[in-house]
Amino acid sequence: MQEEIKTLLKEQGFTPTKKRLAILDVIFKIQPASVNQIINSLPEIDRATVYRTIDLFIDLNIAKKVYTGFKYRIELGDSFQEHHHHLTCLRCKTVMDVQTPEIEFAIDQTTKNNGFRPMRHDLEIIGYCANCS
Amino acid sequence: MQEEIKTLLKEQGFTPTKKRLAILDVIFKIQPASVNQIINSLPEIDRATVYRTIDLFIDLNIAKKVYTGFKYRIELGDSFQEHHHHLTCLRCKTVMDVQTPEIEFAIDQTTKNNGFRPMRHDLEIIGYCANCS
DNA sequence: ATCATATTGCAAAAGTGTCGCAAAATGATA
DNA sequence: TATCATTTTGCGACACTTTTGCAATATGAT
Repeated sequence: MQEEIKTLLKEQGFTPTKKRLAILDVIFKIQPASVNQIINSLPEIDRATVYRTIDLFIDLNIAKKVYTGFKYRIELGDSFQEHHHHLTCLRCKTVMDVQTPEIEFAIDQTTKNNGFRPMRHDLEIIGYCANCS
Repeated sequence: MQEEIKTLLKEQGFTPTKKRLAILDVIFKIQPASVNQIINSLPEIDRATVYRTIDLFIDLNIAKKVYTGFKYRIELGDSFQEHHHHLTCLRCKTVMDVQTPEIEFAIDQTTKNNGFRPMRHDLEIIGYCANCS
């Protein structure tokens, strides 16, 4: 997978530098990672570089921003992981991934009814997880 | 409707001041409004006041934050308008409201399957509207 | 090894949101 | 209406987040 992304970077004319791959590694590991989590995990990399790399990854659809609770985070793009949504617990702050074919289907219906061509979507569900209810 | 909110503020022990009502008016008109749109629409009101008022409105469920595209915006809470989601056009930036019973139903199903108790949710669909496709 | 280009760090600046405190506005009471 | 306690607001400072220009460094091609 990391290899695949390396290739994609090269194909698009960007160098898969050590720092870019290190940032990618953190995104793989933390999922979804806040910008600060990435910055703090990699003290040897300047914040400007982290921001620029995130922007690059988003442009290339390697990563995307999602809103869990009320801060955005970074996770892998849909080509590099199963598409899913988030259940965020207000109490323990855990973010659980869920796959929801019914929701995908419902979105298809709705957009078709409006002549809208969907490129992506983001669903965040906020509440209390089984343990914290 | 504005009257209803005035009453609600009083009941909760807050004064429905002119400035608070002016901010409410802007939220009514712009829907969903970015913080900067609100601040710029009301140059006579200090930024700190705008932020504090938005926080107050959110605490009282008069307003809520939603993410259209990649910045959050403020709109009326679910008690004061039909619950809906947004179709945001990447080209013309128009934000269209849609009501989607199927999606509400699908969310219910999904959360039940996970023992999750949903308090609110936010779905943003990004793509191209009928005119821009 | 050399060179043109891409990437990075650094420092400054812009943007966004929060806070303490003093001044002003409000509503209750007399 | 005048007084008073309380709430609301503006101001300024500050903290945090993100962007930018530029010089230094690293990279890949030759």
